[in-house]
Formats: sequence, C-alpha cells, structure tokens
Amino acid sequence: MSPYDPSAFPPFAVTVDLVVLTVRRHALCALVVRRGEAPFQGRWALPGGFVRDDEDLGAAAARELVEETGLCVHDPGALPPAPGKGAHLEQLATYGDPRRDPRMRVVSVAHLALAPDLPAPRAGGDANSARWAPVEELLHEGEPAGEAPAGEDRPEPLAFDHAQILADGVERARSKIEYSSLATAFCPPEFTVGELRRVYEAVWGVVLDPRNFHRKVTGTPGFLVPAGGTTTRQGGRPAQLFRAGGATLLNPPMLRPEV
Amino acid sequence: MSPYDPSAFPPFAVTVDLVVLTVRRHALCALVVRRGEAPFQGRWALPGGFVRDDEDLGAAAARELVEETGLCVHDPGALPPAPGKGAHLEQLATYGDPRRDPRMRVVSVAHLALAPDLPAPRAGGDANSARWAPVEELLHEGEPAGEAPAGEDRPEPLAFDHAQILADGVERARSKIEYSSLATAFCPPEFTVGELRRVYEAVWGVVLDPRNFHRKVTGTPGFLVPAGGTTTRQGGRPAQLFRAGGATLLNPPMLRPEV
DNA sequence: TCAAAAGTGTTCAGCATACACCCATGG
DNA sequence: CCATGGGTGTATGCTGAACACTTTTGA
Repeated sequence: MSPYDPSAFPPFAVTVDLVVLTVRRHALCALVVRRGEAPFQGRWALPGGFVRDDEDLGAAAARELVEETGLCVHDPGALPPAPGKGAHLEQLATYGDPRRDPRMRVVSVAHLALAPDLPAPRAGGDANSARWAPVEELLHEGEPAGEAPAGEDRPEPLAFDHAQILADGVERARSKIEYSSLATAFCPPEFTVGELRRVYEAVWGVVLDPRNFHRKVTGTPGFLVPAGGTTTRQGGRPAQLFRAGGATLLNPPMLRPEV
Repeated sequence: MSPYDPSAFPPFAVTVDLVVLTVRRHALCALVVRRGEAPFQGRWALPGGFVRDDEDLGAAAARELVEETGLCVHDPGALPPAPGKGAHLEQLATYGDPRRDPRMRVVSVAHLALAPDLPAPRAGGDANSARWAPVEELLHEGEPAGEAPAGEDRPEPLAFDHAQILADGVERARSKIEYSSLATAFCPPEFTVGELRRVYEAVWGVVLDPRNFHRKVTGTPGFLVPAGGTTTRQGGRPAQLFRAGGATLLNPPMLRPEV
C-alpha cells in the first residue's frame, strides 16, 4: 500500500485527440482521418495518438498536429508569429468514460487547433485516409429529426465519442472568437478585413454587416496592424492587408447576432 | 503491436484534483489538505485521489468532493436544486507534465467546485488536516517581488503543481461569473441581492455599486426568482429573499470593473 | 434620532445597429 | 457603364456608470 506500489492504482492509457478546425469555401471544417483498424474500422475519427512516456500533453498534441498536417504551433509569446505555417493550439477537455474505448481504459486529453486554409491534408501520403469535412455534415447540425433528404444518406457518425469531442471543440471556437483575437488563427499571415469577416460568418453561420465589422475591428487597438500593401483577390476595390496584432483579448467583445 | 497489446502504450496513473472554492468573511477561499506522506509531506495540497478502474472522471471528482466536504453535486437538470447542501462541479483542465510527480507518471484531471459557506471542513475527522485558506494567501496575489512584511513568513507553497491548478481554477471562476449565473453556487439556497453582490465583490476583489447591481440582477429574466420572505440578517432595511432562477447564461453579462 | 442597508428615479456617455453614401477596381 | 467589394459618415436606441433620493429596520 505504499504510494510507490504500481498495483495501488489502476493503469490507464492516455491519448491526445485533436479537433483541427479551418475555414474552407465559407464553411467551418474539421480534419478527420479514416480508421484502419478495429474498433470502428473504416469509420472517420479525429486524429490522435498515445502520449509518450516522457512527453507533456501539449507536446504530444503539437507532435500529432505536425504529423497529421505539417502545421507548427504558434508560440503565443514568440514574435514574429512563425517561420512556417502556424496554428493555434490549446487544451480542450478530457474524456474518460470507462466504456469509451471497448479495448481498454483510455483517457483522452482533447486539444483544439485552429489553422488557416491548407492546400490538402496529408496523412502518411495516403490522400484517401484524411479529409477536411464540414462540421455541419459531421454533426448533422440543423436536422431536427428525420429531416434527412430521401436521396442522401446520413454520413456515418464519427468513431468513439469523437462527435461529442468535436461538438465541444466547435462550441469552444465559436464562443472564443467573441472575446479574443483567435479568429485571426484561421487567416493567412496577411489578410483583409473582409477575409476576417468571412471567417466570423463561417464559424458562426451568420451574416455580418461589412461596414460595422470594419469599424469594429480596425477601431479595436492592438487587434489588427496594417501590413502595408493592398490586394484585390476578392474583386472590387483593393483592400488593405493586415497582420494580427498583439492584443489577445477583445474588449468590448465582438457580438454574435441572435439566432 | 496489436492495439490490444498493453505493452504498446505506456501506463499512466490518473487522478482527479479538486479546486473547491467558497466565500468566507468577504474573501475567496480554497479547500486545502495537509499531506501525510512523501513527497511534499506536511505541505498543503489540493484534495484529490486516484480514479477508480470503472469510474468516469466526473464521478471520481464528485466522490472526492463528498469524501472531503460532504457536499453533493447539483445535477444541472434536476429541480429543486438539491435535497442537501449542493455545489457546482465542472471539469477544469488536465495536467500531465512528466515530472509533476516525482514518484511516477501521473495525469491529473483537475475539477472546479463552487460551494456555499460551510461550517468547517472535515477530512477524516482530523480538524488540523484540512482548512479553508484565502486564495490570496495561497497564491501570494498582489506581491510584486519581496514585498513580504518582515515579521510574517510567506506560507509554504502548495505541493506539486497545485499552485498553478489553483490559479487556473480561480481564473475560471472569476471569468465565468461574468457571463453565467454561477455566482449563486456560492450562496445558500435563499439569499439576498446584497449577499450575491458581496460574492461578486469577494471573487473579483472589487467594490460594486449596490444600486446598479440590484437593478442588473433583478432585471435579468430567469436569474433570480423571489422566494417570498425577507431577512434583516445584514442589518438595515429588510431585504427580499431570492432563489437561483433557471437561467444559466447572463446576457448581457455582468461587467467586471477595470483593475 | 441616527446609522446602515435596501431599493427607485434620472441623467449622461459610449457603443451597437442600420443604412446612406462615396471610392476603386475589373469586365 | 456597371457590378463588386472596400471604406466613411451619421442618426437612433439600448445599457452601463454615476449619483440623488426615499424606504425600512436596529441601536
């Protein structure tokens, strides 16, 4: 019964699972990978893996993120933001129901990553084993009951409790862009006010007034800093380019319109 | 290398640690227990323990809470609030640095509990092994550097990484009472507007305008429901008694004054 | 009568909203 | 010339901050 006795406590497997979100074609998308083995073989799941013996939880999540997407993690303190493609990474929640994995007792420390739009997912070179899927499709959002169109099959639900983890991650992202500058993590290093607005619109699923949005974000000190150039990639009048400023907390917050 | 092979992943011990907060004598206090064994023998620590083999994380935290305080957990869905003394309990974050426990690899899933003022802590009947300590004292808040008075010793720091866990829990509580009705978890079943205001003042360490606070909380639908009686336990004009209403989200939020 | 706490009414400033309007580009 | 998106100005309404004032008890 000494505290050093390994038989005094039950052994657990500890994993990290990743909710990696991005905005593609005006839709909030999550990275999912195809499971190659039982249980849930062939089903889509969140990327993840075992935490190594000498590894911190955040380091394990960052390692999995690099392995799955090639993204490096923004160190919040380090400036300039990152040499390569960077992403935001934070711990989300921990899931430990005794029956969440039929094989053994697994506790999963879920992490949330926000990434700019990437060319294509890579998962060991196999293009068919990883994809960006709209979260609306993965979570069947906006389908009260049996509202599925006759012709379309409902997609298979995610493996394990990953639908719950994904829902929690999406909810966290939706609420956190209200009062923080986190939405810039969905944008490339330089972006326009309109691009940032389309991020908010995609994540929240709403339409925002472009004029008031512009005044709000440019009027909040430290949120955006001018990058110097302009671009016309959206058509219309050229737009100023900005970089994310140092401010992380938005006060007053960006208000999410009623649903 | 089969997924069923227990040697394919390193075994972890999984614990729950509790940040139990209450408001006593106008100060935010946390429950700490004296460690009876190495490491950190004799030092104060957050209450906690191993998760059992067949137990969910939230259930383990609720069990520890009952063992340490006798408090039952409010089921958010169940009404009336609770038969006995109830408390709010939610998952906080997970701490898994490889060196956080010198004995072995321990991952701790910290939980945050908010409780009304209790007569006295009980920990196995030993009155000297558990106490409510002001968080300001435990975290040395507001002491820039070497500002400690000559006569007073700085209290011993908490064991393990519990100072960080406590700081995270306090920060969570401080921000969450802004936009939720969670502050009522610090109050007895029936309470006055003034008592609720003193909770906000203690948790935030600020002074609020009693008149505007009164209008704010009584004007938010679903936040407070009249309980019928009045009390004069604070002196002065008798105050109406209220119970916590069903609303959990405050919109617009209670604004925390600048520091 | 006074102190103390509970409530109510009123004014003012800041910010979100809505929308009219102008600017600069591509086709 | 027109469509498209970028950006500015302005009126309106809501709400939080500040504070004068009344109410109701105990000492």
